[in-house]
Amino acid sequence: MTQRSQPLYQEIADELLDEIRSGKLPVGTMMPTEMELCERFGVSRHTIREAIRQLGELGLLTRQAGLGTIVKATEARGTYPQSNESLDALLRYPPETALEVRSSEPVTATLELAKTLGSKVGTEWIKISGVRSVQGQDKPICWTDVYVIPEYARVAEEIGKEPVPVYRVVESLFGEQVTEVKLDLFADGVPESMAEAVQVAAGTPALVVVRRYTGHKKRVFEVSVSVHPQDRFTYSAELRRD
Amino acid sequence: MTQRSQPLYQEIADELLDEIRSGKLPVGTMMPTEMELCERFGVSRHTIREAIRQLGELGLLTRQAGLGTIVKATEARGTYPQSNESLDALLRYPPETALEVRSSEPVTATLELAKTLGSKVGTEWIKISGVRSVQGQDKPICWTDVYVIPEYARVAEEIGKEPVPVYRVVESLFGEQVTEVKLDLFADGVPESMAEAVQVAAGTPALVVVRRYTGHKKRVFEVSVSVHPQDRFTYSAELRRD
DNA sequence: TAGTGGTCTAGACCACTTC
DNA sequence: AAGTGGTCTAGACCACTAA
Repeated sequence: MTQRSQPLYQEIADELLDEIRSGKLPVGTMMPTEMELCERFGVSRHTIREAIRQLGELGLLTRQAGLGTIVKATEARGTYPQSNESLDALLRYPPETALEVRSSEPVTATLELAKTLGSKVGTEWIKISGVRSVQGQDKPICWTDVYVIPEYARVAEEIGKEPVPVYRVVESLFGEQVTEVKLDLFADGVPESMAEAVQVAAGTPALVVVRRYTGHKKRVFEVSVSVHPQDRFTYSAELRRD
Repeated sequence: MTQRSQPLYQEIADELLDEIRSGKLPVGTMMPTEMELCERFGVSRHTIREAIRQLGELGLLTRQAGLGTIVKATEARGTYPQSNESLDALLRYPPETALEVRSSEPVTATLELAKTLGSKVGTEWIKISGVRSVQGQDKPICWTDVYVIPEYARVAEEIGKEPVPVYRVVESLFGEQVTEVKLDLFADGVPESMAEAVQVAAGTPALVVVRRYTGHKKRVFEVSVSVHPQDRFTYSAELRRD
């Protein structure tokens, strides 16, 4: 018996995913039946179903009793964790937005900040502020405050060089890996302090997007707070049930 | 053996959800263990795990081996656009809020309305307006304009009787079935016309949520536009990569 | 050490689709 | 009638947590 660092169904899901991505199981075709997969992998039906469920949750498959399982898409994460496509899809930023850093400084979480960040009062953070713009547009789409843990302070010097999200920079610089992103969206007025930078009057309605990035060991290593003035940004999501 | 119209694990999930929402299983407390639930409902562990999985997909629970299951929330968090399963769960367990209907009338789509609804100019819709409230709270969480196709006009008389979303009423009245939901979220000021009803000053920042429901034959049968004044509502979403 | 949830097996019956 | 996925049972062993 080979040693396993992950569940059997996960390994099977990975293997099936490879076959879908490589075109061995093309989009639009039928997957092997559960019984065929049971025999092929030498496991019970329950294990196969769990593996298939994993792929189903990614939206790669649709299933119907009496009919079978159909491959619907190839968009997926690989065995080696570097595909952030699904996260990028969630974040919905056009790929060519750039963050122009205005300031960078250490801060200590007050009660209010701690509440926003989901951390404890007194926690140390590096606060990096700036405006994010789409190339070719005069007005920025948002003011962003990015909070990272102190050991990642160096990102401040690196972001802005490339038009990619900050968490991407953290991932590549420090080998951090995003395992979870939590989003909160709500309305607020544009604060006086940001008004000039985003070229609107203070108090103008704004969409505030808070993103909490969780990495190894359930540690939140980055939180970003983006304030989008009215008419600059719409968050879109799409949910299917086939 | 009693006749079942739905799977056992669904019925169990329904019952557990009731207990969470009613406060019988308060947020922050431990759920009964799997074995306890097995004995209580007289089913196998697999069935209990399937029921608990349903609630977990709504973000109501967190689980940890060796520790137990903790109740985290009474209402489903927002959705993330990756999972078919969670759309099912969300459509199955919508948030419990009641709509108090203020008006109901046929309208013809102007250019602006057509843009919002994603329909053509001149299309006929039934517009149902009202305020939506959570039981026990004094101020409503939003003003909502619901647009349904003319043949579903009758929903106007039925909604408000039960604390369920409008699409639910449409589903049960007309046998329509939601296959896809598109969401748009953006910021705007509260219009003069709604200010009094939602008890804020006109121009107050608000989160606007537009939901487009697609049913059979890719037909959009309902669009809802909800205007949530500042501090009344936060949209949450979550994406995991395990 | 006892108990939890996580994984896995080896069966079974069902509603549904296709032939 | 045969085969599919959907549901369900009754076991088992594991890693992890808490006392």
